Amino acid sequence: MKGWVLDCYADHETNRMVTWFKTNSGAERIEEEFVPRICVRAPQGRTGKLVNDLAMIGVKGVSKVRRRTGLGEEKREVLSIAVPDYSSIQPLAVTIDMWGGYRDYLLYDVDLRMDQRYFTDRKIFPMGLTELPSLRSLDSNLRIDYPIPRLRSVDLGVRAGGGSIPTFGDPIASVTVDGAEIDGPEDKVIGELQALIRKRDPDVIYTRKGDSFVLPYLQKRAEANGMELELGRDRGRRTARGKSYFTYGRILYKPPAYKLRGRVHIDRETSFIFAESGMHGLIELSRLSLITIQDLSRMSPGSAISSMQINEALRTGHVVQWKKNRPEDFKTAMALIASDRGGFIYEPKVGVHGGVWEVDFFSLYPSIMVRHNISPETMMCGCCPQSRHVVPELGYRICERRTGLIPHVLVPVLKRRRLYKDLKNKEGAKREMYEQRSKMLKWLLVTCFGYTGYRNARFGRIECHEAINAFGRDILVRSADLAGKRGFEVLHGIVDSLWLLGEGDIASYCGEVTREVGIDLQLEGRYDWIVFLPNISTGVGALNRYYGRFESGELKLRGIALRRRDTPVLVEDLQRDMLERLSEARDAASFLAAVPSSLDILDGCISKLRDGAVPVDRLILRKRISQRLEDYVQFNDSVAALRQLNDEGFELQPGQAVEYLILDPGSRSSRDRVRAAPFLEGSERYDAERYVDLALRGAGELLSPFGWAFEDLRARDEGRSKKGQQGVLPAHEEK
DNA sequence: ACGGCACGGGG
DNA sequence: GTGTACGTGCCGT
Repeated sequence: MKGWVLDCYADHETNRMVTWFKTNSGAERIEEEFVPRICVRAPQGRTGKLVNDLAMIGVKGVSKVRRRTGLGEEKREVLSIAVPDYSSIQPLAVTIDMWGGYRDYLLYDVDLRMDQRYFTDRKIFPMGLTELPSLRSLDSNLRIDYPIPRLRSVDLGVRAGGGSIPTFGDPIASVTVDGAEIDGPEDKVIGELQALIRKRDPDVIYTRKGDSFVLPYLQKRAEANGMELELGRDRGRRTARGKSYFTYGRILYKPPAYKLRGRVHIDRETSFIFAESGMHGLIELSRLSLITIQDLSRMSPGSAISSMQINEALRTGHVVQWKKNRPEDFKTAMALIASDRGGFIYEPKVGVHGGVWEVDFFSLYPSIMVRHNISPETMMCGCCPQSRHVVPELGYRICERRTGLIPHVLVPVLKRRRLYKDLKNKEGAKREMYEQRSKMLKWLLVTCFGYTGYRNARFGRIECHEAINAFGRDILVRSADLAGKRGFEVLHGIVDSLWLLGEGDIASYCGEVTREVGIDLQLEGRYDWIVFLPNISTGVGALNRYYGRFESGELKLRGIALRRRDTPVLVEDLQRDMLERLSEARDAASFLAAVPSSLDILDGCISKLRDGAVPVDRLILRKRISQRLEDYVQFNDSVAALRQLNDEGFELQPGQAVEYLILDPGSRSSRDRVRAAPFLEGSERYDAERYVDLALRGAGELLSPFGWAFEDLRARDEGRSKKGQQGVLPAHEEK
């Protein structure tokens, strides 16, 4: 028999590892003993004492092994300690650390994931085809065309009866399985759901908000009815605590995970990886990172790449330091200024441009890491003080003798992404699959760069981050120079992309840069026209706000309201409709000619608003909150909405979003000012002028280079509505 | 005028 | 098991 590794977890009661395999007939569960180990490096002459002390507290299974305790270091002797009790790993490590005065004993392999240890030891991997029950791998995790199981899945949803915001106290109104509704008395609904899941025996249960609501709610309702509901193949579940955390420069909220046993619960809304790259992206990454799809679906690509680095280190004879914190090397003030700059940005030329080329480097930063061998241990290594491989501007020398850990991890990822990109253009039926995989790998590559500069990253080092940026700037500047020499005008450039105007041979230019720089410069496309938008206060080109129409008819939009999460549907649609009108133009001149007709769309939108004819769900504003209600010092719309929710007993965590309709923006009263979305009845009187203002801003954002900035549009609107009041030109009859 | 606050990326 | 730094714009005081 054979099967694919579907799920794996440590059973802390039996201290055994449980692995679930997806087989052609269903699923198989294999449980076996596995003893994790931690390692300690004691100072010269103190190993004996440590061994004795360990024996004193009854620790058995201590042996001496040879491992690399740092990246790029030779193997040395360390103590390896078996920890048969899974829950004792951390406490034992803490005890040993204490014995060494938190200083003398260096601890390794303490905070590794249990499944990762197990997979590494057994040489199997998630979603890898495995012979059963021998656990012999029939697969290799670097294969490209690997066999994939047909996973059975159901989509599970639930509706709660009761108030405007569902709570765990409300009875179930209905449950949906793949769209089919089950309703009736609550105990009957729960019973039918249980029977259906048993009968269908899915491998995957998809939900929306399953971690934060659907599954814990169903669980609670079953308990309230004195029933048991078991959605997994095995009893029990794996939960964690929810928490707010700081990432991407903002606070996010992660609800507690509700993981099933023997089955995979994927929360479509919570899972970044699933949402971005689907099941194929998840499977691809699962195989590469040794993290099961259920766990991986709740992680960021950054954790996945970090995990891959750990795997690579383990594979090459390293032990992984417990509390990693490599301090930055000393730098002079001058060096700090020179090194602390990010990617290079050319100032975009504001306005519309016709016939523009866009060229992008293929995964620029990861390619730099590979080509220039950038890794924590290769940067200013001890073995090549005379290295001729030097970072531009900074002068850091890079190892010439050994390839670093990071490039080792990245090479296959880059290779795979390139292959998948090519394959998806060829193979019809598998196109979607290859696209999902390549999308996931792109994310993996992007976050890998971020991690080099992340102070908590295990294999991060700020000098790597600086070096990558320095190489990147150098490459972009050289590429722009080469473009100039070929008669192209550089309209804009940012990090890894250039926008060029001119009739030179673009393919030949890309080829030249690729040879010169050693990293692929690819033609992204040719724009019929592209608009670079100005900074609203200075009028200078804004760095990352533009929109354009490719020859294919496809639009590329960056940084405008339409792309922002806090934009109401009304403004999103307004911008989209205006862009659709503008995109009928095929060159810069006809674009300019189309501008007035795009204003008609704005006028139509404004009329509807003033007529009170816009449904409130198109007017809802959504904002993420970064702190708890009591911590806000400034009263604004979001705070007003938060207060309303709070008054009704609902508390939002930092990282969650509030949604609300604006009723009276000037009001000091939360109740009058906004209405929180859950309390909307649909008949509310929204503040039309506030939304007209938002519409004018949305339109002005697109048209400011063409004489129609927000203020101009407002003046125009005032003129028009005055006439409208006189009955000469009623705004709503304009269309 | 100035501080508080939220958003972006890629496709 | 969480990429940083920063530009940008709006709003409230």
